[in-house]
Amino acid sequence: MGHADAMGTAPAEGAGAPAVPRGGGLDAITAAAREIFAERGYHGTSIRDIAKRAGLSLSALYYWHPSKQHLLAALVEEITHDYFQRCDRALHEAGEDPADRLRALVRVTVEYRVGRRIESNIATLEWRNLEPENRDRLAGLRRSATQLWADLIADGVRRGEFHCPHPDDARRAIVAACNAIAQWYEPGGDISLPELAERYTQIALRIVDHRE
Amino acid sequence: MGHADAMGTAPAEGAGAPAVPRGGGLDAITAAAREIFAERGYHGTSIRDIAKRAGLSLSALYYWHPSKQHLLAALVEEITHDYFQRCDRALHEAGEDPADRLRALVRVTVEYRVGRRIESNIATLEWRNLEPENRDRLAGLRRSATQLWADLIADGVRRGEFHCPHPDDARRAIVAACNAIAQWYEPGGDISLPELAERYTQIALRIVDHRE
Amino acid sequence: MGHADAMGTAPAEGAGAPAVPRGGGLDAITAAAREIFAERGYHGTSIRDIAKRAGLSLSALYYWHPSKQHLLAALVEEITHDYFQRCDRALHEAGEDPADRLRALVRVTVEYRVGRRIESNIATLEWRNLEPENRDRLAGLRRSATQLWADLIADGVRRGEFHCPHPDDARRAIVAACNAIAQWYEPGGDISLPELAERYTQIALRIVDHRE
Amino acid sequence: MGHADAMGTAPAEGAGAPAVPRGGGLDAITAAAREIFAERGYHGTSIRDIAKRAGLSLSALYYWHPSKQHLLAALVEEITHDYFQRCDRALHEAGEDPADRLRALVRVTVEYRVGRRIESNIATLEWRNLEPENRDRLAGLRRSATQLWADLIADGVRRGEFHCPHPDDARRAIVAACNAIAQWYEPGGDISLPELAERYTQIALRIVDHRE
DNA sequence: GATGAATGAGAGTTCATTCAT
DNA sequence: GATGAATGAACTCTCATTCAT
Repeated sequence: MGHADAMGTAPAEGAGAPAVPRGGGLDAITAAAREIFAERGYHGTSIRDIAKRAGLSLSALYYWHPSKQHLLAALVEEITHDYFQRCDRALHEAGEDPADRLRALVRVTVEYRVGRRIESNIATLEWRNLEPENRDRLAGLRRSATQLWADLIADGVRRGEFHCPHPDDARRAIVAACNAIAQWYEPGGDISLPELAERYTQIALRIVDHRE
Repeated sequence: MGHADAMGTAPAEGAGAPAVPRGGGLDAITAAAREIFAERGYHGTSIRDIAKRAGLSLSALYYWHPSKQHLLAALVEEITHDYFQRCDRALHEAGEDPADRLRALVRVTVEYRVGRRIESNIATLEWRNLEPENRDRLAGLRRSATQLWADLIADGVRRGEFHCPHPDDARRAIVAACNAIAQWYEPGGDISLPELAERYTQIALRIVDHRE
Repeated sequence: MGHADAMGTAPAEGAGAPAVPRGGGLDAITAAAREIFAERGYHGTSIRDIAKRAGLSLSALYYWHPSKQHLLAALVEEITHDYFQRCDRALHEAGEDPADRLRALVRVTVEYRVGRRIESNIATLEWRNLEPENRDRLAGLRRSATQLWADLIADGVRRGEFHCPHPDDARRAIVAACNAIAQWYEPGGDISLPELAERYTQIALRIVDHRE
Repeated sequence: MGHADAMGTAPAEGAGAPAVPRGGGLDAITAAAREIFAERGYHGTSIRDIAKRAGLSLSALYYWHPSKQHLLAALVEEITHDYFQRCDRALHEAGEDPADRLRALVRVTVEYRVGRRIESNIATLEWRNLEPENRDRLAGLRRSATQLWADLIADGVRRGEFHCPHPDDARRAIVAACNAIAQWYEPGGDISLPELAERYTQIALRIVDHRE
């Protein structure tokens, strides 16, 4: 592993810099893979394309990652971790109130789907292209994220603030709605991110039938 | 193009029907392609795999379809048409009332996502693997389906039955929630199809903030 | 398998025929592989070289053999079978007398090492490059051939015709001497095959200390 | 060339000594190369494997040897020299009598094939993977070793002690038998080295038809 | 005396596709 | 209505090797 940790924060590429982020092969590769996997999907992407966009030779890629699959796994891992941590943090900052917690979770999710739109699509669409070993390793994290939503909604129902008769379906509906943003949202659109978060917060609250 | 027409003859198999072919070569190919595209995605599928599962030779496949891309396009076309027609029919059978119309559209969509689960996932996930020519040809149909939802909701708002402040987001949320069913639903689960449709109808009505 | 059987008798290529035996890809591939594996060894041989010498495309090779390893295994299998059968036949034609039987076995072995010199070297040198699965499958045949020698010598000792105190070492020495022929023998040399067989027969009889 | 001389410093490890290095980098590399070349053959071995087993970086290897081929050549050279010198020394210690001289040569050869079994196999099997330049350089030494046998046997025949009608074939048979030991001998077997040498001495004397 | 990062060539293998039958 | 044999391009991956440090 080891390598996987090195990723995470995308390189802070200055304006006017070359198309490819400098500062070491690994970052360039990670960035290139992210873009091309998102554009064409895992199987539609050739490792040559990635190397080319990274401005490196084909073999340099293999210096950092032992296989194409490992490259995907590292990418998905980073994304999944990052999303989960943001959720966790947001919930800690939110208070006890279920509505506030739901607002926090929707907001962080919408922000992620917009701000890390490309990554979101990778984690969603390429999940099935992970080999079982990698998928299993990450499945726990995924389940944990799901559980955050589930616990929150259950709490709201218990307290009599939410009135949805089928919490699981409510949860799935909210999450699906938020996730879908990454598919239709065009960066540079005319709708601001806070505004978008607010709209989906309202939708989520309606889905759980929130009454104060 | 001649071949494209052949798709129309695809078996209108009822929900729960076996995915295995019974007719001639074309049906076998279509069925096999459907399964394997769904399992592994377009680029993850080799035309040899399809032929093998269809129990035919590789060349037989080329008798029916001039290319792998054409096979995908035929599949997606059939699915998109089928879904749109069911929507259209359902709306004609529903009355004028926006809530009734929304119920009808949700119901038909949920039923489709469950009954033609595999096909739904293909149409959703493999859309991006259509070559521009094919994508353009089908884009109109897709837009029409979207328009059905949009018109219906706009009408509900105009009549004062729906109170959602952002009809586009409501629409996207509803559609995303329904579509997601195809991803998590396990055939043979403990929840009946009518029940599922009813739940999502309620969710949709809450999303548009329906008040009678 | 299936394919493996098709090999065996080298194509009867007429004088003036093209360098590569015609009459189907499999024969051409087999012949080419035989030559190049013998020249450069398994790992020193590229599958492209084989295809080139066979006058076929690289992929044609994969139509007949699923892998390079399979090609080697098929080759070694044919050779091992062929040699064993010749030994078996020769022993059936020889009488009961151990010396006669030893003569027969030496003769057939010398003839094989000379007549199928290339093949002999492949079976000997590339044995270790067989994957365990293939090696195990053929190991029985190899042991059977060894056993032919062992039984014969044991019989000679029992009858008091051979007087070697260490039959296993005698056997190994004889076999090693015969096998080595394939390494130094130059086709078109000045020593006839029957003469060579006769010489090695005498050597073998001396090794087992034959006294009439 | 400078590097080539470094070989001379290879550890003169006694029989049964561990194959694992203790000294500096060069010894580690030499030991690792010896093992892996023997296991998988020259072309089957990657220079990375060698470095890894030596516990060194890939580049360290290039500090000591300018190429993979040079590494092989150094190995084969050391082995060939060592064997020849032992033969030469043994013959000097033996007297004038051809039978004694044959005994000495067989003994030293058997001891070498057993005590430096791995090296013996490398020198035998990887000879063909030497580039012409290296092969030519070592060919003389090989011929000299052959000549030791040839002279000895010719002398025995001349003196009327050996009665083999075809001295060349006798020589080849003896050498082949001795060399083969390296292939079947299992270290730690139940037969002692002196005993083995004695057996092969007897076989050799029978092959040349020694009569006192 | 040794390393980490990189490279270009080539490895075995699979791909979608074709064509004569 | 279908097949067996073949192809060329592309695939993922490994190779021996280099070079700045």
